[in-house]
Amino acid sequence: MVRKGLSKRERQKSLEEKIRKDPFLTDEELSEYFDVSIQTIRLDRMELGIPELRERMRSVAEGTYTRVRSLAGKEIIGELVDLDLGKKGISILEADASMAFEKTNVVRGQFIYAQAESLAIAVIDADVALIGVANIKYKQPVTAGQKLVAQAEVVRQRGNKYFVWVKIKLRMQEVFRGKFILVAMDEWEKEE
Amino acid sequence: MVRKGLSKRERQKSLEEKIRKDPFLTDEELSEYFDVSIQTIRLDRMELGIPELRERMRSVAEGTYTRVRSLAGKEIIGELVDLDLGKKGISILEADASMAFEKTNVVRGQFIYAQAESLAIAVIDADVALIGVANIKYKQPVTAGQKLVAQAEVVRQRGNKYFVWVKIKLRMQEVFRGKFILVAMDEWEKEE
DNA sequence: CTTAATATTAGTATCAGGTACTAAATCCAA
DNA sequence: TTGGATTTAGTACCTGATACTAATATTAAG
Repeated sequence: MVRKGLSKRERQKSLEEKIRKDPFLTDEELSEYFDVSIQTIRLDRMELGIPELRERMRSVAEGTYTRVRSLAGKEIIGELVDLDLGKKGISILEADASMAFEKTNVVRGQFIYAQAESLAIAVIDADVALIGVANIKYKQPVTAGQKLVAQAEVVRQRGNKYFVWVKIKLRMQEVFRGKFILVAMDEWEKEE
Repeated sequence: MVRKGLSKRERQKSLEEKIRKDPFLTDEELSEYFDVSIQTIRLDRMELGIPELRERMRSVAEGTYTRVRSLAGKEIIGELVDLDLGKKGISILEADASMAFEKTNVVRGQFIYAQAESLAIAVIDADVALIGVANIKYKQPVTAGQKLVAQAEVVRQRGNKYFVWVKIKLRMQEVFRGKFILVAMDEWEKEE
C-alpha cells in the first residue's frame, strides 16, 4: 500500500486519480497509502480543490440518488420541453460521459433507446406497457457531450393500443428512429 | 414544517416515511419538523433501527455508486452466467421494483432492452457501437420480481459488422426478441 | 387526586473526519 | 550555507453523531 519516494507533483497526480477511482477514502487512509502525514494530504487536497470525504460522499449520494431516480425508472429520461398530450412531445437529453463507453466515448444505445421509450410513454396519458416494437434504427453513433432532441408523435390509436413514432436528432441529423406500440394498462390489465 | 400533537406511534411512522423519502435529513432538521427534541428523534431512530445520517448517505452513495456503474453503463445489465466469446452468451437479470412502473409493477422496456443490448455487446470481444437495430419485439409485459434469462447468439459476422440475436425468456416463455447490428470501433473509428 | 409507568428532554463526555490556522522542522538546490 | 519550498506538528473549533445519566412531563390507572 505504501508508495514512497514520489515527488509532490507525482503524488498529487496519483492522489487525484485515487480519489476519483474511490471517493470514499479518508485523509488518514490516503496518508497511509502515500506514506505522508495527514496534513500533507490536506494541503494536497486544498491545492487540487478536492473536497473532504463527506462532501464527496454527499455529491456521490445526491448525484446518483437523483440520477437513479430519473434514470432508473421513475421519470422521463431527458428533459421534457414540449408536450401535446396524446399527440406529440419533445425531449432533450444531454448525453454525458457516464452514458458512454469509456474508451470510445460512444453513447450506449440503451440511453438513446430509453430517451425514446420514455418520451413515447410520456405522450400517452395513461399507465402503459410496451407490448411490441418494430423498426428501430440507430443511424449514427453518438458521442458524449451532445444534446439529443427527441420528437415523438402518436400516429395511430386503436382502442387501447397506441402507435408512436420517435425520431431523435443531433444537430438536425437523425441518429435514431423507432416505432413503439404501447398498450394502456387499465383495460389491458383486466384482460390478463 | 411543524407537526405538533402526534403520538409516538404516529411520529415514528411518519419519521420512517420521511427518512425513506429523503435520507439526507439530519436529526436536527427532523426535530424541527416534528417539533420534538433531538434526543427524541434519536430515541425514535434507535427504536426503529434507522442508522444515522452518515450511514444513510454512505449506503445511498455506495449502493448507487455500484448500481450506477452496473446500471448506467460500465458493465453488463444482469449477471453474465455463460459466455462463449464471439459466439454466444447468457445473462440473468433480476427485475426489481426500481425498474418497474410504480403503479402497475410492469418492468420498463428500457431495462429489458438494456439487458439485451449489453449482452449482445458482451459476446463481441471489441469496442463496439450500435449502428442499426431491427425487429425488436416485446412479446409479453414483465412484472417486477422475476428472473429474466437472456440468450445471445452471433448469427453472422461480416468484416467489422456483427449480427447478434438476443432472446429473453421468463420461465420458458419468450418475452423479448431483438436483432442487433454492432460495428467494431477500432476499424470504424478510422473511417470517420 | 395521587401514583406509577411511559415519554420526553437536558446535559455531559466522546468520536470521526474534518477546517483553519500557526509554528516548527526538513529537504533541496544554488 | 543560506533561503525557499515542502512537510509535519499542534491547537482550537465544527458537525452530526453515539452512549450514557438524570431530570422532567405526560398519561393512564387505581
